[in-house]
Amino acid sequence: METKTVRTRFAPSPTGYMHVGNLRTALYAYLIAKKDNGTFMLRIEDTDQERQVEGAVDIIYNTLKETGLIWDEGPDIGGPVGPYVQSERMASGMYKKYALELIEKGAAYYCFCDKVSDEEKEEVAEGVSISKYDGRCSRLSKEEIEAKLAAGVPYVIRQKIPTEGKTTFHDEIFGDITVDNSELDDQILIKRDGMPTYNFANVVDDHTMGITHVIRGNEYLSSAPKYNLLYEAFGWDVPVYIHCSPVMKDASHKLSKRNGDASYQDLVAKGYLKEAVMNYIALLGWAPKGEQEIYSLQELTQAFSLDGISKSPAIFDNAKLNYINSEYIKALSPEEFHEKALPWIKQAVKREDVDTRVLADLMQKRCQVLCEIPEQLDFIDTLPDYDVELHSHKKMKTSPETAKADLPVLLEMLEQLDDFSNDSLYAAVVALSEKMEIKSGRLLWPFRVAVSGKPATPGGATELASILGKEETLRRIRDGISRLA
RNA sequence: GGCCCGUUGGUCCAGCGGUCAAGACGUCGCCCUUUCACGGCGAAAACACGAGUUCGAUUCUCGUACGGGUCACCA
Repeated sequence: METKTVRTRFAPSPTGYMHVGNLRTALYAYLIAKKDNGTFMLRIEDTDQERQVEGAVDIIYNTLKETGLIWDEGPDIGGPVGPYVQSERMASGMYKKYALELIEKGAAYYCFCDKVSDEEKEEVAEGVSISKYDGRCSRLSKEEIEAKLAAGVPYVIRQKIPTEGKTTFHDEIFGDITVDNSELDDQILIKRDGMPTYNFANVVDDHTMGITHVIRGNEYLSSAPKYNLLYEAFGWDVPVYIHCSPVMKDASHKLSKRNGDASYQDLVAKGYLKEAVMNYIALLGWAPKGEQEIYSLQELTQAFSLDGISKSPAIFDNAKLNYINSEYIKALSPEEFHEKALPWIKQAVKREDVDTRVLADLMQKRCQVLCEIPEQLDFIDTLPDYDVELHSHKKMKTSPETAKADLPVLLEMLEQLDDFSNDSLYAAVVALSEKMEIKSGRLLWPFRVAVSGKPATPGGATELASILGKEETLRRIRDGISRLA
């Protein structure tokens, strides 16, 4: 049996942003190709004149490049089966040519009827009646057709679906699906403007471009039987179908840009690492064989397999994404993290005398998403207002009262201390507590509160004091003492 | 409404006739600790429902319920 090299494609229409579900489809198509050293191709489907969005193609290019889903053939780099943009393919008249071929074979026909009216569409939406084209034009005589054509009557070309029998198609994820042909509509292949419909262009392109595996969203599942009929009429081999269930926002709503749900760009802007996003979405709807969950794109091409793809929709879970992102953050070298965190640190910290490397080191284990950084560092520039009750901590056995008593002692000691490095500060506080015969926590807790004004901070009291410097530290402790007065 | 598809803890999912129903995230508890976090240990938590088939069903079949998709000269 002949085995063809795997060729997959990502075929978006340039109508807006890349949402997570789209990206996942692209990822899967890429992985399926690369797993078998196959070809991953990009094709732009712009047959809808009215829905083009400016800049959408660039977003597609950029996102794919950024995430490492590098295409082997595509509009910008060409390839053996180009062009890779449907409107350009259209220019050659190929779709029309194939449609005419179908007419000759009796699998399609000219239709001169009017468009479906809006009222009729609404009826379908309300479930009142079900409209299916009645196929009247398929019964026109040869003479009638020629007369209308000669008279320049506008037309579309429709697929002629058998009225009886059943059609079965196979999907790798869902198995065999059989439907009655009577359920299938005589769908339009060529629109009045001469452009092919998505469904027709898809079949013609996938075949002429040698696509072996079609990976797409499962909103196309119900039109798949019609595809088979088309392939059959042409006498072409049917590709392997892989329909992916959608990524959901909640149990009953798909993730969509329209609702303001996170797009890939949004996630990156919030401080998610692109590798983490890709890793997470790979896991949304696909399960690896073993226990490993963190995968580089490279590792994914090895680990990926069709039988791990699930049939049911997957709800996008931010908590899990956060976890995966934090794993990637922790895996970064201190230098890499500093570089990525710097813009976020600068948002909160304007002071020039603070070492951002020290701050970055403190933050690396304490943030899941980069956007959390500014809030955690907001006390560096200015001490926030705080309630003296912050001084109460039962494990440290502290309270506003103990703080009121201990802070002046601490202040006096610190005034004498010249070396404000963390080690020196810590040693000095511990020594003081020993001298006072109390636990170090009793000093460290009010110290941290006075210096930060927050219940939780990145780093302990002495780390913060060393970052703030002697002058600012003493100032904040004095401020703390006056708050307790 | 017709047709198609789906349904395992809160979430992602493993399972493919016999399991104490696995793991991860999240949640909670304990430990570690200069708060928080990190890290370590542990706990609670699921087979939508009803009939079959079978010695035995989460697993197979059929219904029901719920959810999704589709029924465009959109993709």
